[in-house]
Formats: sequence, C-alpha cells, structure tokens
Amino acid sequence: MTIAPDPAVLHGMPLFAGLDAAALADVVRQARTARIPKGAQIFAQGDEGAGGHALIDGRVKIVQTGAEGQQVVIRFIGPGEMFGTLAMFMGGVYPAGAVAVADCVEIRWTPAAMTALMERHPRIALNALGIIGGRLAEVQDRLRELSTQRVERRIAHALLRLVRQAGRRVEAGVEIGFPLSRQDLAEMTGTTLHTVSRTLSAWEAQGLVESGRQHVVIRKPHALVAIAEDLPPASR
Amino acid sequence: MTIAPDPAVLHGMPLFAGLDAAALADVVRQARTARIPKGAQIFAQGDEGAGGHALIDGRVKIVQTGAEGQQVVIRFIGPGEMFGTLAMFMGGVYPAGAVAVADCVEIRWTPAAMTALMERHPRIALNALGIIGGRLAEVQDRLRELSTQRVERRIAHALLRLVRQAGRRVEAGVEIGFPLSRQDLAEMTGTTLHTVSRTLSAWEAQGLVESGRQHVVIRKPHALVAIAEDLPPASR
DNA sequence: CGTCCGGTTGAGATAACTCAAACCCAGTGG
DNA sequence: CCACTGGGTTTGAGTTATCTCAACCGGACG
Repeated sequence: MTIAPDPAVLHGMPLFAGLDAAALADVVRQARTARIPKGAQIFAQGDEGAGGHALIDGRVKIVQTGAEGQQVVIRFIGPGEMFGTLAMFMGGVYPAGAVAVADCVEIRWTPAAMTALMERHPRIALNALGIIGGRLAEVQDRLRELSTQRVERRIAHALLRLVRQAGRRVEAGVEIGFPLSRQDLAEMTGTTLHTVSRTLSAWEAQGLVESGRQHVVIRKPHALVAIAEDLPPASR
Repeated sequence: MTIAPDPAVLHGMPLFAGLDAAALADVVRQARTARIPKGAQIFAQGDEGAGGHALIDGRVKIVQTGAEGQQVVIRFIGPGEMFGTLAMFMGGVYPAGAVAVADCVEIRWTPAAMTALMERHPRIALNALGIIGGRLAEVQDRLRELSTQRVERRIAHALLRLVRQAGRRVEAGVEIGFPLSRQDLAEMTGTTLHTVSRTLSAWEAQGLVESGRQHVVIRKPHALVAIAEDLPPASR
C-alpha cells in the first residue's frame, strides 16, 4: 500500500539535514510512503534492487542470517532513521533483512531516484556517509564487546543501548518502547535465549529490572551501568 | 618525515576511481607522503584532528582498545587502501588506532584538504561511501561469525580473509604476506593466543598449514575452506 | 476453551579460558 | 663470535562460563 507523503515528515531526519526547502521538496517528490503491519518483512536478505528507506513511525529490526540459518540482530531502527541504504552501495543487494516489530510507516525511494537525489544534492551523500560511518563505529564497538566481555555485561550494554535509542520514562523506571523478546536480546548479544532469561531473572530478583513477555523496564539504570562497566558490586 | 608525492601512486585506488586527470592532480597537490618504520604508530585511538590516509606500500593494523585495555584487530590495510577516513565523519576523533606492521609509505591529507576535495569532487565522497559501506558489511559478517561459530571456524575464516587480501603463492602453498602473530590472530577472532596456537599446531600436524614465528603458510586452502564452512571431515 | 508462543528453570556436558612452565629463535651487545 | 635476553610460541592441567537438552509453565489469542 502506497500513499503520497507529507513533506513535514522529513523534518529532523539526519539523512536530509541541512537541505533547503526546495531540495526537501525535490526529495519528497521522489518518495512514496507505505504502511507495514507488525510482523511483516520489509525486505529480505539477498533481495535485489535495493533503494532507500526511512522510517516515519514504528520500529524495524535489521537481521542477518548465516548460511546455516543462524540469525543475529544488527540493529533496531526507530522513527527518523534511514535503513537499507547500505545496499545501494553494495551492488543493490540487501546484506541483511528488515522486519517490522511494530506497525510501521516508512518512506522509500527507488534506487534510481535515490542516486539522482544524491547527485543533485551532494549534501545527502555526505549525510549518508556520516550515518553509515557512525554505524560502522558502533558495530566495531560491539565486535570488541563480543570478543572480550562476558555475557552479562553484553546484555547490560545491549539494554542500555536500547534505552538510549527507545527509552521511555514510566513510573517504575525506564521502559524499552517496543516489543523485545529474550530471543531478540540473545541474537543481539551472541548468546542463547536461555542465558538471557536466566540473567534477567537474576536481575529481577535484585530489583534491577522488571520484565515480562516481550517487555522490559529498567528500574535501576545506574546499577545496569555498573554491570556494563564491570564495577565492583559494592558500588552498585 | 614528509616528501612530495608522485601522482602515479593514486592509480588503482578505489577512493579515487573515476576521477579525471585534472581532479587527480588536484588531489595530489593537497597530499603529503610519509615513511613509517615497522612498529611505529601512525595514529592513536582518540587522537583528534583526523584527516585522510591511504597506504602506498607496507601493511597497517587497525586496532580498537577497550576501557580495560582489551584489544581487537579491526582489520589490516594493504597498499592502495584508504584508512582512518572514518574519523573525519565522527567528529575528527579516531575511533581506533593504526600501527605499521611492516615498513610503510603512506599518503595523507589534512581534514580541511580532504573535506575541500570531497566538495570539489563529489565522486570522492561517493567512492568513500562505497568503501565504508563495504567495510560495514564485512564487520557485520564478522559479528555474526563471532556470535554463532566456534573458534576453529573463526580462525579458518580469518586466515582465508587474510589470504584473499594478502596471499602470496609460494612453493608450499599460499603465504600470508606480512608478519602475523598468534596474538594478532587471537585479537581478530575473539579468542586467546593459546587457543590459536593449539589450533595451528593441530592443523600443522594434519599437514594443513605450516607456520612459525609471525609467519603462516596455508598448504591446503581447500581443507581450510572445508573447516570454515563446517563441512564434514570426510570431504576434507 | 484449547493451543501455541514466549518464557522459566534444572541438570549435565564441554569448549574454551586461565594459570603455569618451558622452549626456541632472532637479535643485541660485549 | 658467542652468550644473553626477550618476544613469540608451545603445551599441560585444572576450572568454569556458557551451551545443550529437556521439561514445564502461563498468558494471549483465536
């Protein structure tokens, strides 16, 4: 399903930062928006003809799948973020898949339109460079975590990253603002859902978090930071 | 030590692909080349004022260091490859350090010069986007390997990657063309030098590789592929 | 009301780590 | 020229964090 986009939605998108009104109008003219129901796949790993995507509303999970079916969650995308853009520079083939974990509204461009836009407005290419660079830096950090830290710390880091990205204040603390399963957390941290479950249970017993079915609330963020930084329990 | 660069060196560099002679001359005019002795650090993680770098000759190791001193090897850079460029889009701070693992000749640009070049020749920015995108895809692959595969497979993958990047035919098989310690291999695969040593010893006993002090020769690349792909021993 | 998906928890297995000791070779300096 | 030194490597023994296998639970949803 495709509808005409509203120019206002581009506001605050890092990808289009610094563009003047005329350029933004040009960008919008090439775009189409679409609604994606929760659970639907937006594109699959290996799909060809990759264009540009940006999320207006909802939440998208980017997943890489290996030859034997093992999955890892590369990242979650929130409103205002671009996604799938990497593929345009990788021969038009998506190196990972995208699934809506909540009802979504996305705005998309065909590969030709996106390329033309970048040529007409180099600022977009520069912005994309900055965004992709930031993601590369982030993935490199995770690579180090995964290589050198134990599971508990990695889970703590993953949760803190999610809080930064999609944290919502609630009475009990800070809540992750979208459905998140143990399996998801396991695939983000390179462990199994069993270990994640045990870890969250232990934290719950300490009053550190509150969690249920696809739902996590952090009650003591500072204590989670202490675990992530591997500070002695005394200071927790 | 800084000397005037020779325009010919830019030939075949992906970063400057598709530029005409005038543009290449412009690029060269802004550049300075430098010799770096083996073992010297080119820049440290956290250094400010990041510019652009490209390697003419030698080999550079990119290393990330965590808060507690744990190191991981992000990648090795060979002749013709750019490096350190990511930092320009990350607030000018290098997110990782670079060390010469062999005597090197590099060509470098100041941040101001590099930015100006990208503005005058958008093609450079597009090329950089492609290169950084490729590296992001590669790091994401390693993230999946690290999450889901056992060390033996990861070491096999790492060696195969190095062969592709710096393999040299020799009588006994294919040799990694630069000094590579067990520690390096461990930091590339998220394990310890002990485990790497044991693994290589086992492979050596099977006639699969030949290795010594900072030196590895793969005698049966196909067998290494079989390990990397986790094929049954029967087919090795 | 039944089914199924996501979660919890226990018990046992094991890959890989840690700790420890010794070795080998390449330079280096006397 | 040779002894010495130190970095890189090897190998053993014991420990353990985490995985695997397995059974069970409870709420959500049709």
